[in-house]
This record gives sequence, structure tokens and C-alpha cells, in this order.
Amino acid sequence: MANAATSPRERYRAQMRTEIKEQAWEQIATSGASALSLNAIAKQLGMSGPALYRYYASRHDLITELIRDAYRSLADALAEVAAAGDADLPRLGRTVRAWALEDPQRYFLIYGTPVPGYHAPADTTTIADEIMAVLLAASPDAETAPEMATRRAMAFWTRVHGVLSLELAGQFAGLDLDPAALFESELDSLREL
Amino acid sequence: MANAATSPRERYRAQMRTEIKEQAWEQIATSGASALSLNAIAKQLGMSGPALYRYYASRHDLITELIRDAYRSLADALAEVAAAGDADLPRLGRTVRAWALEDPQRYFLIYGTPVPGYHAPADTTTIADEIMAVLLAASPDAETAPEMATRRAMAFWTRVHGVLSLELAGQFAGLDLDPAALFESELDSLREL
DNA sequence: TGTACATCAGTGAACGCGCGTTCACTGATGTAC
DNA sequence: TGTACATCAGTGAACGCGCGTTCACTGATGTAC
Repeated sequence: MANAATSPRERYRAQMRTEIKEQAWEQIATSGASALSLNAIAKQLGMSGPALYRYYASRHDLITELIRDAYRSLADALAEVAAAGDADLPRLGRTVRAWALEDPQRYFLIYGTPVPGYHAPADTTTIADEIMAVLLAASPDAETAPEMATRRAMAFWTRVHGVLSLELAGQFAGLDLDPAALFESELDSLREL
Repeated sequence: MANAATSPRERYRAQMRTEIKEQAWEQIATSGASALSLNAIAKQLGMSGPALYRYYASRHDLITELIRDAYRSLADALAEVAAAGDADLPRLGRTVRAWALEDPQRYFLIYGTPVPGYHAPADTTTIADEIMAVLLAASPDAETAPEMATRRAMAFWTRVHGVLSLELAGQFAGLDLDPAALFESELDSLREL
């Protein structure tokens, strides 16, 4: 009885989908998400444009999956730190920063300028909740003062995003300022809360 | 002797340039900056595409001027508050927020996701410096402890941007959270610095 | 084991579209005598 | 004051391009007997 879930054809399909996405990320890193083109991806993979339609029903579908993957990747990175047992907020903050620096455009695909009219798929909300849950659990008083923990998690999130998105956007360019130090000082500021 | 600076033709030109930009902003608000199209603007103004080239040498030139205008507008809004004499950081923060809510895509054009490879015109840096100078001057200890003031101004800026950009991007959507209250609490947090 | 058939990845041609931009032009507006 | 000329806004046709997507097809791979 052949195992349908891992038939050669299915494995091949899965790998093609992966290669398409890898190529897509490369394009996004180079030219931004709005310039993402199925034809350009196909050409880069050495195949014709229409061939991609075997793997993704549309450009929109591909982008949707990229967004999902990006959320998943960040959630996993944080969950891994949390699973190690030493997940205080500063550590989680550094994890977010490292993840963002790895691929700034991936960060912006999730948290950057929204395209008016475009709505992220519903299930990304679930992953976003997962992320928030990790942050909440990492708040020292998560059990004893849940409201406090929520406020701290939100401040954590907005402060992290504030430094990070300006840094990644290059807004600190000629400013004689060490982004890493500013980031650390913002992480530190959360103790006052 | 005709005053060349305000000849009918020059006034007409200036007004056309303004109308083109107004139309451009409307498109950006509707579809985002990356979808901005000269032909679409022209059609909306009831003229042919090539006609716009009397007023802007290229699409790139138009966008550059929009960016400049956006910076200018924000700098002016802050300078106005500062000129009124009661410019503490919280008040400036609320000014930034009001300005951003007025037209979120205008905010994102300046502080949103950078397009890889695109570089803002050099003179916007000057306006950005102007903005930073207003923030610095608004720090209570601007004269006595300039280093302290710089750190406070930077924290102000990143925290304001953190809440604001997440709010405008709709990241607080189903989160049972009052953005205005969170914003106020972040402004308040700066006193600890 | 080989043969017949079904599945499916990938191709090339094509459609319709909108883009930025150029060019040679028409016609209205402003200037100089 | 009217006339001759220069300026310049705007047009329509055209160029070359790349896009997403559909379609009828070829040929290789896998399945059933």
C-alpha cells in the first residue's frame, strides 16, 4: 500500500512550492513585496510563467502563504525561546530583533505599511494571538496581575516595533546612534512599568 | 513691468501642479503609493497622460515632491505648536498623532516600509533634522543636559512611532484596546526617563 | 513482467491590460513693435 | 491699436514593456491488470 502522503509526486510538489517561495522571498528582499511577479519568479527558476499555476492558484495566493509563513516563523522563534524556560521579555525582544534583521522585508511584510484594501488571511490572526500569548506568559506577574501583564506586553510590543521598524527603514542613518544600544535601553525601560 | 513671479501662466502652472498632487494623494490613500500611476492621475483630471509631463519630469519626480511635502507638512505642524510656546513632549506627540490620523498613507510614505533601492531626496534630511530640533528643544533639560534630552527625544520618537504605526496599520484590530489610551500612556512613560 | 491507460508537470501562444515615456502636432495665450 | 511672432499647454498616436492569467497541447511519470 503506497503511502499517499509522501508519494514521489507529492514530495516533488512540496519541494517546488518551497523553491517558488524561496525565490519569492529573494525578490521581495530585492525589490519589495509590491513588485513581486510570478513571471519573474518563473524565469528565475528556469521555467515558463504559466507553470507556476500548477503550484499556486494566483499571485494573491502566493503572497498569502508568504505572510502565513512569516508569522509562523516568528512565532516559532519565540516559542523556541519560551520552551527553553528562560523567556523574560528582554530575551524575547532580542529574539524578535534578530529575526527581523535576518530579513527586514519579511518583517515589513507582516508589520509594515498596509496595502489599502488588502486583508490578511484569517488564520494569521491565530498565529498573532500565539505570539501575544508567549509575551504575556513572559511577563513576571502574568498570573497574579493579568491586567498589568497585558499592559506590559503591549508596551513591550509597541516599543520593540518602534525602534525596530525605524532602524530597518534606515531612519537612523546619519544620526550617530547605536540602534542596538537604543533597543537595549528600550527593553530596559519596561522594568519601570 | 509685469511681475514674472506671479504671471498668469506661472500661477496657472502652480495650480496645476497642486491639483496633480492632490489627485496623487487621493490615489495613494486609496491604493497605496506603489500603485501611483501618472496615467490614472491624468484621467482623473480629465486630461491625457502625456500632459502631466509639462508639470513633472517623471513619476519619480512627482513622488519625490510628495515626500518632501509630507515632511514639510509635519515639520510645520510641530513648529506651529512650538511657536505657541507650550510645546512639551506630550503635546508634540499628540500633534504627530493627529497629523498621522489625518492621512495614514501620508505618514507611511515617510515612515513606512522602505522600497529597497529607493533613496529619499537629500533635502528631506534637512526637514527631518528640523523636526528633531523641535523635539530636542521641547525636552525639559535641553540646555542643562543635552545628552539626556537627546536620549529622551529618541525614545519619544520611537515610542510614538511604535504605537502609531501599529495603530494605523490596523494591528490592534480585534484586540479590545483603546489606541488613544495606549498612546497617552506611552507619552506619560517618558517622564520616567 | 509487460502493456494500456490515467494523471499531471510544463510549454508556447495568446488575450487584454496598464504602465512610463517620446514625439510631432495643434491651438490658445502672451509679448514686442 | 492692431499685427507678427514666440511661447507653451495639451493632444493623439505610438513604442516597448511586463504583468496576471487562460488554454490547448506534449511528453513524462505513475497505476492497474
